[in-house]
Amino acid sequence: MSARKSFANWPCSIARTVDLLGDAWTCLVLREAFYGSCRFEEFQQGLGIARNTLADRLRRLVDEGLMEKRLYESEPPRHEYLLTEKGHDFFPVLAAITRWGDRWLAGEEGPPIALHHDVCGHDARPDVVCSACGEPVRSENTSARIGPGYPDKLRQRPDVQRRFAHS
Amino acid sequence: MSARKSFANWPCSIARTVDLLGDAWTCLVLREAFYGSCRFEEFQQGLGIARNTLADRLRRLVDEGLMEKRLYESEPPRHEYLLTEKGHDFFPVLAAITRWGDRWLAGEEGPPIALHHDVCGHDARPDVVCSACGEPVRSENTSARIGPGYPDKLRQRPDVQRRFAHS
DNA sequence: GGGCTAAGTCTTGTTACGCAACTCTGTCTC
DNA sequence: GAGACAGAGTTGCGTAACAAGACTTAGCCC
Repeated sequence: MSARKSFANWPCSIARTVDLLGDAWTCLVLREAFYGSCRFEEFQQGLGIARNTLADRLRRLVDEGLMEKRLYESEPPRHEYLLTEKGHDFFPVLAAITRWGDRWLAGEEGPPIALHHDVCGHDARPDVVCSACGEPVRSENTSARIGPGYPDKLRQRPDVQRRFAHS
Repeated sequence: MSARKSFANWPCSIARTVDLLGDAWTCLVLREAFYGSCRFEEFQQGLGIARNTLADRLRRLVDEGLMEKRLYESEPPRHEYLLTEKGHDFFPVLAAITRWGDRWLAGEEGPPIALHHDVCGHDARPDVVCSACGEPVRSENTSARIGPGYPDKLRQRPDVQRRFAHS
């Protein structure tokens, strides 16, 4: 048995999200979509991904509602894959990943790709900030607390109490 | 052959990053570390991860410089795994993932875990914003352009030119 | 009817995951 | 000093997911 354990029902948004996307190709397929790819062949050639793997990832993204498959020409039948709102909303995550990679994995030459922010005309280094005060969210100034969606049963357990003692 | 293709040398920070972390457990091990776990047994019990898988992920994170393994007691020898600066800097990525998961995967009850921003005292919904102007970074208002670290050889290729034509 | 393109499926290997059992080292207890 | 115990892994094994590339299907073009 080696079916990857499912995290979909864990009381943790990170676990639920990586359960969907916790696979390198899925993120890269989304990246391609943000770059403007929409057809199967475009994804395949842009990424060099195996065709069956690509078919599988697209299917998953469609199933999960991040993309939709549309027939844009019926004779001959041709499909395109478009990001839904849910899919578009994932872009900030990729932006945050880009920022980290630019800082820690780029060589001397600098980042390979620049994100240009059309709003202000600058190249953007995406910052992750608090919606309330606008200050950066950092591990040192942020703490995890039990939220409204945390299951009551788990809430009582001593190990959970201990872990979130500061709440 | 099924060794996952390596993206480490792609001219793309997303690809390089998911090459390191593009695996569900790795992200969750980091999450545990941000929650305060540092010992092997803590990670193992907190996640319910198989011990060999955990050993492998911790080794990888140490190899890649996101965590360091420290002996904090020599009789008997006891180790702890601590986040390095590189590791701490990954927190915003998890915060961005949390925000997405909170929005799209949480049920009626709301998010299972709340991120509390100690700076301002509010629960934070992490926003990803442009470092230059402070406005949110969204797929619609952001475009990818070739950056300084993009290899010259690739830059000339017609498909690359086409893809980044708007640059 | 031969070739072309788009969009996949099929076959075949390999690998990595998950589990449980085992090891190793050094304490603590009786 | 024999045995139980804890921390931190490693080993062995079966299965499921992954990757590569060949093959298929469907319809157009000439």
